[in-house]
Amino acid sequence: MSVSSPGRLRRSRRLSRLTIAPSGWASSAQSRKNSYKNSERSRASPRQAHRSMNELKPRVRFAPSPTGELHVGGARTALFNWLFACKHQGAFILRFEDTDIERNRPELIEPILESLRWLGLLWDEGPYFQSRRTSLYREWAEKLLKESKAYKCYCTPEELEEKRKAALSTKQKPKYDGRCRSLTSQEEQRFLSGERQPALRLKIPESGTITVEDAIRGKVEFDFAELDDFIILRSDGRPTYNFAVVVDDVTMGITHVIRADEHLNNTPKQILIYQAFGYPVPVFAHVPMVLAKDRSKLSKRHGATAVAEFHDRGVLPEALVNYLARLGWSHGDQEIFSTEELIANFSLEAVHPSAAIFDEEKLFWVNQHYLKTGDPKRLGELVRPLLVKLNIMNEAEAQTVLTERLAQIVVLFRERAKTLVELAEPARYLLTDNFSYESEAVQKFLTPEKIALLHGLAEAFVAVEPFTASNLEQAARAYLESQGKALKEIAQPCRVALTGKTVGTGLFETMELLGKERVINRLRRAGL
RNA sequence: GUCCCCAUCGACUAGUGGCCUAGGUCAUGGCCCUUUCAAGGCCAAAACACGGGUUCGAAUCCCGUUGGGGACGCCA
Repeated sequence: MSVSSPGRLRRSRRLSRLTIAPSGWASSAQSRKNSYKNSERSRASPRQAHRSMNELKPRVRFAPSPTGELHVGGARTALFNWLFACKHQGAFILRFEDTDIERNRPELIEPILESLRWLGLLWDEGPYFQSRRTSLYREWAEKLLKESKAYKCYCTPEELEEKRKAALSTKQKPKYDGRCRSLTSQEEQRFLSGERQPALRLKIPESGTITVEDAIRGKVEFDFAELDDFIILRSDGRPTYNFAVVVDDVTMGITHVIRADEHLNNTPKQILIYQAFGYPVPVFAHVPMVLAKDRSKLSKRHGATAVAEFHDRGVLPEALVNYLARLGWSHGDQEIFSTEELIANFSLEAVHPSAAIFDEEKLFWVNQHYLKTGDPKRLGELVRPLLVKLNIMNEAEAQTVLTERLAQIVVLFRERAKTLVELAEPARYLLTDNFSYESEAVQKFLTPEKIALLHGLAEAFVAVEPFTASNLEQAARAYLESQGKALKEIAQPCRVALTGKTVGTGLFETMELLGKERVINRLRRAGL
């Protein structure tokens, strides 16, 4: 299916849509192939050809350009596509828009694949690469040339650039003047014998309007006067973006084009290409942009923008998915959605049409929610690699920590952690002696009088067996009573002696997790 | 400059002509709980951009203004 001639496809379009329809979400989920190395060879299996007409399932695609990272805006577009496909048991296709050959490099592609996988946005087909389909585009473009729907343009980029500048300087809309649209055969001969390689331009109607039916925005009308005969094939034979998109969407049987708002202006051009080939247009849905706090386009200068960065900062994939879904989409007053709920309730009509600002605060709140409700063992295992990354212990040491122990830390600390990183940090004083004391805290709480009490407390704990929070509390209260002191008076000094900090979980829970040896040692050492 | 999109609390949004004295969530402030910090509970402050219509009635429909965003490439 990756190479079909226009004619062949035209005759069998309906059939070809059927033959590539997936066998349904549940079953295709198991057979997802995420290795892009083999994907160009993948074909629909013959048994899938037996679908009946009314069982037509939607086919959507996510088509990023390989930039080396998946942007949160792109991730949301991918998510909306994926949710739509899941909801309607359709197919979610991944395709890289790399007609610009420079961009076809594994190091620019692999990180995007990785982020999609991490988010759980697995694709049913692809990834496809435009750079590997150039002969297909050429074939399709030549068909338009033969039918006089396109023509050769010999203008050089320099000439065109000059005209564009001239137009802009006189405050005109820069448009191609159609110079090569009707060359005489003599002129054509002259160019043919010359050095210039022609580009191919699409002939567009002189007047009239074209209406885009958008699932999110309704009807949007464009005047042909706003458009010009745009290039579909560059002089070096590579297709331009708008042309490749349409050829791909047609050959891949895409039924719903769900993409970012910035493409709305390209849509009339693309519709013109559909019309030139005589194909029906898919449903378009232009999702609003994701903006930074200052309402400008989200970019590096605004801090973290890539999915991978949030992963590194200790954000859970389900939290990012939940947050991104709620950014521009809603279902009543509900804030927390499981993946199943997202799929069940998603609809393009419920996508809010205005641009949304990416708010890290709320993302972290959602993240904490999943931290608080997630399975402690699973979360504990996610913390393990962070022990090394945060320099708490070395690789070998990190491997020896029991899952149960990590799970305990998770349970104890997740109510005061917004990220996995924050969850891992207390492991420093819990699991090792390699931590520092906050000097301000030491100064304030470890006074001679308190230190004496802590030393006494240490000895009182020697007999505590088993070393549990409740036993410890009992022992501590008994000892303090004998000294005529209240727990309140030594709680903070004790915490500082044990953890180096003034904040943390319940004192006795902390002790239990620290273990008898560490507690007694640290109390005896207090003030030294 | 031209074209296109958008417009409810600081942020995400609910709202589809009367249920709105505009609801929820994040963030903010206060109180409670408390061995600290959180978490949790309660409360508060906080918005229909503006101007015209249409209508008995408008956040909701229409027009304009303003503001924000996007596009105008042999980039994608």
